[in-house]
Amino acid sequence: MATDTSASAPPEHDAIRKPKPQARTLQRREDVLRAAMSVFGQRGYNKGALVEVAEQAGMTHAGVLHHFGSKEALLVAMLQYRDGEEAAGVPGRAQTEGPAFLGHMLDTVEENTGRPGVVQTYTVLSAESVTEGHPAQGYFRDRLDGLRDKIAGVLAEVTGRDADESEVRDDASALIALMDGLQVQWLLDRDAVDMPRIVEKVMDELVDRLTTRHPAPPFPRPQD
Amino acid sequence: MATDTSASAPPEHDAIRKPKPQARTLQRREDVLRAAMSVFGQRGYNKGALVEVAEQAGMTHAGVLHHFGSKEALLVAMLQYRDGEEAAGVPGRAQTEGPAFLGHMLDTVEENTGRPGVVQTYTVLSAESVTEGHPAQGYFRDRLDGLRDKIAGVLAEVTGRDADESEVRDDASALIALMDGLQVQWLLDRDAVDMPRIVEKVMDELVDRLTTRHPAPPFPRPQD
DNA sequence: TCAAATTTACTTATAGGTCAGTAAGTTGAT
DNA sequence: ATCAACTTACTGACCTATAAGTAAATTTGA
Repeated sequence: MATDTSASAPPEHDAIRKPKPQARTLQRREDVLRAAMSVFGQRGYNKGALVEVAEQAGMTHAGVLHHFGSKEALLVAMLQYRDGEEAAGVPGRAQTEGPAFLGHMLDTVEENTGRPGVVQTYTVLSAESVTEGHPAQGYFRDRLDGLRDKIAGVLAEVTGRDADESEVRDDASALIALMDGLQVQWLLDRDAVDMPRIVEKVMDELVDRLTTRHPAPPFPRPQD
Repeated sequence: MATDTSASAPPEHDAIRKPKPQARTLQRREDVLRAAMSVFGQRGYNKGALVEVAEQAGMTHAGVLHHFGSKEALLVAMLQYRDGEEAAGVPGRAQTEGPAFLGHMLDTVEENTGRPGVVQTYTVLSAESVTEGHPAQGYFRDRLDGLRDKIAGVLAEVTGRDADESEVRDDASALIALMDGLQVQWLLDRDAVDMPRIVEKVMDELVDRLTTRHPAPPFPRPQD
């Protein structure tokens, strides 16, 4: 929250050569954030201890508190950092357009297969966030909401439907749910599910169905 | 509040009375288990405190420990109790056959809409269980595995396919993932998703596809 | 030398588990 | 039927970790 970074204006020549105190600080903060991802991912937020985060970042837990103020603030910072990192990972980044976005999602699923830590961080924290007064509740609510909008939009664009159609929105929700749900199964048993294969197939079917049965849903819904 | 046990003097020589003191004990244990479901559901296992469980069951935390030995054992007992309860809720119960099972699943989704507590208990604990050394890990692994088998079997039966086909198994995994994933979204925002509607539609599509394209998958997979 | 970074040393909570004791049964021999 | 011997179901007090947060001292770097 409070961007207490009242620090001086960042010197534009902050090359890698001269590690100014603040340049170095940024690196340390990042170390802490990475450590937080690892610890909160492996243990969850509640059980994850600041001492362990600190250790992995090479300092004491008081040092971590110095940088982030509180455990809660650290979690929030970590979540934002993770978003930024994810966005930065993609070349075209930002808002990938149309079908490319679906492809990008699939790529992510494939990549995730090689980094259970990241998957676990997301899975554990998102589920934990539904508990009473969890600090990440707003974050995940917003994230899911935004993702749903985004996917519905892309789906509409790809299939020539309207993003407001309940069928399209339902499919967006379903796609997100599928990916999240698969992660839990996969984390509990890596060999039990082939995430990329399943997601790809579902995406194909879904786009196909939406495209083929163009204007209206195929069956009348008695209840509604 | 505590020792109201002295109240109704149990008629010792009155025929079909519960012979053992365990009759009452069983009830108390059940109280504790229900309390555990509520507390662990709302706070998760790690943050859920024994004192709170105890309070809700009308005893002290030492009393809870007397019955269950440890917090971990309590969780395991709770999970088993939950299974038993769920099974008991269904009349025909045990192994519902064929298409009836899919209907039963859908009914459950519909019922769940009215009891967020139960949904939350499952959602939070299953995700939490993927963390290092979590006591419920085995439980959820087994549960998901069994459910996958069951659904694959039912799907095979309904559509005339083989339960060993990877497509059928994938669909079983996907269906479970869908339901679990939707729960997270729903718990974070009740109005964001209509769980029963989505699950019903997906089930329909899924059965339809599996039935229509009978023997073999429709398209050759270039990469594999 | 000044300020930020970081440590050391505490404080304050919380929480699981142990333990001795007690009240209310239960059982068995007389 | 009664009473001693024993068991069960607890409670209250206590112990021990663990963990977050704070304050003051110390180091480090420009």
